[in-house]
Amino acid sequence: MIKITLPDGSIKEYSKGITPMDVAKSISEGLARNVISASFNDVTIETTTELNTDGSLILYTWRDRKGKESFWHSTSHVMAQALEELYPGIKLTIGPAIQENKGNGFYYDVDFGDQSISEKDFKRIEDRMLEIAREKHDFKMRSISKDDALALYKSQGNEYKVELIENLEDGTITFCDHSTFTDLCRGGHIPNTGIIKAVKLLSVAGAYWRGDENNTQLTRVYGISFPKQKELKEYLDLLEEAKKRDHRKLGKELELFTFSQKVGQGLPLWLPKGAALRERLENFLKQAQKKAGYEMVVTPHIGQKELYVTSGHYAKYGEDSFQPINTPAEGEEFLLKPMNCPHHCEIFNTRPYSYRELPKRFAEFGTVYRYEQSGELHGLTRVRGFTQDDAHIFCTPEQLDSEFKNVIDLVLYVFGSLGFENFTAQVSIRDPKKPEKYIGDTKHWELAEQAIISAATDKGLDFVIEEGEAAFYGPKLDFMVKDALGRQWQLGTIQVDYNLPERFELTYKGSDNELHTPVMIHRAPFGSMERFIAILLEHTGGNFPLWLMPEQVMVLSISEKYEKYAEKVLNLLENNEIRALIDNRNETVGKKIREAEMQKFPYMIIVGEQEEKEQKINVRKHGGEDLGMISVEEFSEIISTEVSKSLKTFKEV
RNA sequence: GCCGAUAUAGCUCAGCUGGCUAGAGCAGCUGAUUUGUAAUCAGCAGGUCGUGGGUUCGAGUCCCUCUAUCGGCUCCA
Repeated sequence: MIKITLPDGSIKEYSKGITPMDVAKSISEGLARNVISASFNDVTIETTTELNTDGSLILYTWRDRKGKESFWHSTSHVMAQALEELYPGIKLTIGPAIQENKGNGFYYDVDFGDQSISEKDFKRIEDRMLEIAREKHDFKMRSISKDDALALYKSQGNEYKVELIENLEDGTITFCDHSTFTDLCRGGHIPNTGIIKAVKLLSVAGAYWRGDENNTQLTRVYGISFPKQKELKEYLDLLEEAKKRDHRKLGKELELFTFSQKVGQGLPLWLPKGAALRERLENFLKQAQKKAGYEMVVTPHIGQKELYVTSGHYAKYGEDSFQPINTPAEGEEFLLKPMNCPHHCEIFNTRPYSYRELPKRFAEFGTVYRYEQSGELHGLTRVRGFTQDDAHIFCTPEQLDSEFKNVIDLVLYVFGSLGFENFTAQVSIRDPKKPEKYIGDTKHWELAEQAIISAATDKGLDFVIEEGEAAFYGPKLDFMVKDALGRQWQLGTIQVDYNLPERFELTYKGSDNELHTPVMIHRAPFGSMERFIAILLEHTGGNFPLWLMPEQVMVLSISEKYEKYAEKVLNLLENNEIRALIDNRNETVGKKIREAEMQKFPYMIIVGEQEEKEQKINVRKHGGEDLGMISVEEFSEIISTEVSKSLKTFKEV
């Protein structure tokens, strides 16, 4: 007998060789019908895997992410079978479910050789997949010796599978069979193909073998599947909904920004309304930064090549960035600034400092230019010219911890005020296996990484550590937020840097009367104005917090007769510091309201006969809530409480 | 940069296998209408069909170049 621990903590005894499916049956018929996958001692197994030792068992259904992953992974086997039938001679590589933090569904990376596939072919592949599904083939795992496995794939000329198998240990290799199809596979399948009821292929893309751009590029086919047709429809509807919150669409509708083929890719043009929005965000941060002891500086958009040779940016990015700007003078070269730090280092360098004067905090909304690969550009989230809400703090090593924590507070204040609650804190450290990617000595790196981890821990941040994600000059604490489609973007960032101060020979006089090198913190709570506004748009759908709206209220008169009164209301609102816009055009009220809704004014005020008589206003909130007839004073009260609710004040530092 | 797709009026789109002066809705303009919570009526105007080239008697439609955009991969100071 073996002891099986279930997720609720209960322990049951079963005879050796029992399968997860049997366990499910012993619990309830309903569970047995729905269980599609299982894990035993944290290893994903089949529902038919025989259990021979004590251990803890979790049964998964479609409701569990793990269940979905088995479902999708199994579907990728079915797709692989369909592809092999329809495109004889292709070479299969890997076909996993998509990782939870990256989305839903599955993909298969395939070497199509001379053949090609495009979206036009999806229909017949889907049809074949559904046919296979309906035949209800069981997924069966079997062990195979390394030699036999290699022999099989060598005979097929599939160098990818051969490479995979060569990296596996003999005795651990398994194949999965269903129908006429066999694939090298670690396991984690649903019982049979029959429960796959709905399949949709989504896109084809290029993907490098093993994620290395020096390798062959394979064709990746993305798809999704569901146990019910209805769920597929709901999923596709969800994608449609997400498209409505796409910042590129909203940016166009709300007239915030645009791009021009003539100006060039990745170079956003900010329209008046977008510029006004940016200004509000900038003022908001400037105010908080002033309280936190920052001083604004301004630096030019270009700098001598030598500046970036000193900082190390030239050696690292020189080839892959905008090329030097030459002048009529012989040998003179300037670069568009890709970062503000070198300039700020030179600002620090203008005069000697005493330790008593530190920290120095220089802030600038600095526009930088980076030559991003053309295929990487994406709306406002990845551009070639953007404005960082940058600042650099120069402090003593003793001050580092408290300064770092203050910056965390600032970032959390910014995120809190704009309603970003679902962010991930990520400590990005260096990849110890690739020292050539980083500058500076190991000791400094260790100090910097330690400083970040301990500050984040003390602050109670729930963070993940990502190796290899550090900047070349230092580790970072990044704040990641998802867009409408669930893609993660880095917004706020705080970086600790021992290297640039050394390279720029920055010093301060310590209490020991000796010169010391300060530590530098790079930080940007928004990250960049462009990306921040993009994500803000996708999160709010354009319904910004009240204090961010260029105009918080649209005043509509139901007819010309009441225009005078509408103007009076407008004046009253302005006296109460409420930003309002009036619309007296001769259109029907319904049409005006529709327009105001489109422009996403948080409040609409409608005035007519009744309102004028009672000297009140009819207030309607965006989305339809009717606040009825109230006075302008009552309305200002509502607005001010709403603003103070979303915009807490930043604590005195 | 790579793989796949897309580019028609200010916006959203139609234009099938190449064939009359390229269409619609919304927005715009003109006039009428004066209306209480998402669409009042009539008329007008608006397009080198992303760019350059080619095939053809004939190209929005087929082929190539370039540019830009979208979905991914790689990259992301």
